Amino acid sequence: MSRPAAPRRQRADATLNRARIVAAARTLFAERGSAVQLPEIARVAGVGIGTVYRHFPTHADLIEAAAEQRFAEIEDFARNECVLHAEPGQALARYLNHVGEVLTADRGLSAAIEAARESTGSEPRGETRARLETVIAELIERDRAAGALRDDCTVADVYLLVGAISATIGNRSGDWRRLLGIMLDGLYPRGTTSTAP
Amino acid sequence: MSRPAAPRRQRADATLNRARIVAAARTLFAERGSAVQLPEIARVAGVGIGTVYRHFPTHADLIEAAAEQRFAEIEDFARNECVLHAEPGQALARYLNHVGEVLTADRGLSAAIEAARESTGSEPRGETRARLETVIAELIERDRAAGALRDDCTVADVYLLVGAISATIGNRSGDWRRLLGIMLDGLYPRGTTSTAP
DNA sequence: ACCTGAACACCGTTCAAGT
DNA sequence: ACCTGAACACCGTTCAAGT
Repeated sequence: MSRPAAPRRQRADATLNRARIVAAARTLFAERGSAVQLPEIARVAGVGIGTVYRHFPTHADLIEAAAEQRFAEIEDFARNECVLHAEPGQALARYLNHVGEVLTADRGLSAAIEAARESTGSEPRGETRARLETVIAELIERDRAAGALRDDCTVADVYLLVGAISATIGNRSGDWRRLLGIMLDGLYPRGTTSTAP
Repeated sequence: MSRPAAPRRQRADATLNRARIVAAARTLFAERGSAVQLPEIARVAGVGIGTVYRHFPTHADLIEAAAEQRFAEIEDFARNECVLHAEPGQALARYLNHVGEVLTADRGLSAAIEAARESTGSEPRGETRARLETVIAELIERDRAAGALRDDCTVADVYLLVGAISATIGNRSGDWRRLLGIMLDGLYPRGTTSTAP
């Protein structure tokens, strides 16, 4: 799945172990947030603790790897649902709504998003992230062209809003849909935003 | 300062120690966030670790105690600056702006705010918090009466927005003023919001 | 009543030994 | 080249002994 043709050849068991670790991390993070103990992940994955550290030197690396597939899924949704099937001028609104739903379902994703914001600019890596950024820019362009979205909206703004939604979902209590509603009213001057399901 | 007339009499050294601990926690939390180690706080306060635990059984208790004065200061600002001297219809906007500035200056306050949201409803304690809530309701009432604020804005909304600002400030990178600007545009339909200093 | 800090428990991380 | 898990370091928390 991930890394179809890795630049450096790995031993077969190494690739397998890596996949097992990521799989275990994904389910555990999703269920109980990114604070799960590494020993537990190792146990579920069926490998030694040292192996986890060999593949993912820092905790953030593992979180990122576990989140990568979700990012890809989100990008997919953006390309298909938002760009193609969303009501005119409502592509970004639909996107933000979807991100909120994914964040609700996967408790570990918030940490990945926050971590991603910290490393912005320092390292150019993250091909998935780069592609996602392109789609977001496209959504903005479309809604702006439709005359619905405010003129000064940038990709950075979208990250800002996603971060806010993410934090609200993380801290329990406080419904993120209401927050998104207010923010969308700020983004779309015309007031045509209907978030109602 | 805090607890002018405590219900239960304490021994003199106990009260003194408590004050020392809170003072140490306040400066350390403000400088380096709420993740400072308890042993360090105890050392700076000049007391044993056990004493810290005696006064503040859980970490959240200490955070709350350290933040209480800030909450009182914020309430003061709301009563004086916002209610009295703010431009008509801009009381809440001024309030949110100020909260953001305080949060920027005191890195430990975010944790207190998040903790406060979690305990909402469970325990009625927090006289300071109750008074703050009253003022916020007043700010909302005023701006709404001036026809500037949207009709459905509640106190819970304000907590929601403060939480979002708090989280944005916490995760570095990503300017909270921009976020607040968008949210304010969502709150004030007329578009008269000038956050510019 | 209250303070103290050594002692305990726990978790993250490393690294020598093994395959 | 990679895996393993015992060993180390660290930090939060408790509690028996002291005042």
